[in-house]
Amino acid sequence: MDATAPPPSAAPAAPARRSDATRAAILAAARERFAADGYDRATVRAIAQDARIDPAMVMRYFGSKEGLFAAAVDVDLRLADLSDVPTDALGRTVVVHFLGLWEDDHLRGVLTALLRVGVTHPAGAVRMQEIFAAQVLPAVLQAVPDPAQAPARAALIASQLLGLALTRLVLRFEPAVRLEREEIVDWLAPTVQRYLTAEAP
Amino acid sequence: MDATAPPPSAAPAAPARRSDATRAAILAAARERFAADGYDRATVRAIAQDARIDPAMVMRYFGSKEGLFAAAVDVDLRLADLSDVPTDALGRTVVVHFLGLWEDDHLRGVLTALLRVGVTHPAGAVRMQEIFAAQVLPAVLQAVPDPAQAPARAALIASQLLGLALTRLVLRFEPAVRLEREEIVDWLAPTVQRYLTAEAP
DNA sequence: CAGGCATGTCAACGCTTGTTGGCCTACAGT
DNA sequence: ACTGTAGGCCAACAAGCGTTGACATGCCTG
Repeated sequence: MDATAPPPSAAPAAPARRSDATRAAILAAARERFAADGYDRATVRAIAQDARIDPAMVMRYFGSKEGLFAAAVDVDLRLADLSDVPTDALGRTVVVHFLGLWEDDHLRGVLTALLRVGVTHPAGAVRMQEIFAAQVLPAVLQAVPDPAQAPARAALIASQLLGLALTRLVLRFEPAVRLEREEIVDWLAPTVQRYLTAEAP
Repeated sequence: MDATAPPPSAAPAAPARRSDATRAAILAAARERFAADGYDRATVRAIAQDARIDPAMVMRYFGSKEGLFAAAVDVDLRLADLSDVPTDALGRTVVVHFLGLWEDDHLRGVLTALLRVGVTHPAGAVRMQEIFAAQVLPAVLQAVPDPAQAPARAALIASQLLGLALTRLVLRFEPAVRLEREEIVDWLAPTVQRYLTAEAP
């Protein structure tokens, strides 16, 4: 929490220290390891080795392993623009956007790490709750007529999209892995569309 | 794998040893710990303490921590009878059955443990793949006209149902936790129904 | 009653983990 | 050119892990 690192977006005039490259290397290695192994198996030593630095540097820059995790999974889902999407295209738009997130290398690492850690480590679950509340919920609020129903609808959408990521990218169920991108869109878009626009049952 | 424990259903005449109570206590404690903490944080020592025995007993009865996990997550989803369900009631039947699984204390523990461990530990992911292939897929095959489409449809259903379990029981997204049982059925049944019976897109 | 096997305890092992403090190096400001 | 400081490495720590083997206890069979 008292990380020596400057917040990526807070300080307007970044001091541009000499150690920025090292810090970035640590963060990249950490994301990869957390995504591949989860919180406990992603050891500080392994991350340090990947980044070709000493484990002590991790502590110097991020205070602790938890601090490193918090810094590594700062993510922006870029879900701002649902208000000017045609109502009957909402489902498809959301699914396509979501699949797009997993194709960006950086985001893919962050999201997989979040999914893996969120399931095992309390801090990870809290982080996912925060992202849901701060990014997913507001976006759904833009697209839904009755604000009171937005949380439930957002949760249903999250359950389907995270469930897909889970079976396809983490558990690697073979049929889920085989699905083509367009197939996924065609199957899931109506589901999300219904969760967004159908009358509450 | 060479666990001293008798397979629960293999030997027809169970010897009924004196240590069965201990073994059961260990298994129960293990399921609880694996479900609550995941594979790595569920230590053999903690499980032994919960079961009020010595950690060495775990090794004696189950060979290793991995052996204990394998024995603890032996699960039967009881999904055999989809062939005589009316076609247009399939979705609702599946969702209701799935929600019922989570209300049995034993199954709830096993399933949560599987979900938590499957995400972090390779052995857990393999186990979930096995269960999917051996239990979910055959059941879906009974309910679907074209067998070639069954795997993809089964994977989609698994993604939605596991996604719900994930957001509700593991990540504990607040709106997902708040959903009533009937609401879940009403929202998810049409989704599952479509994944089962809708024409492939 | 004696022996043997199942049951259980205890203490210790080797290893890995996160974390710490001391020390070296090299660049920047005067 | 000299010095302060930021960047980086090394060795070590205490704690916790899974696992092991030797030893105690009690039950059942002969």
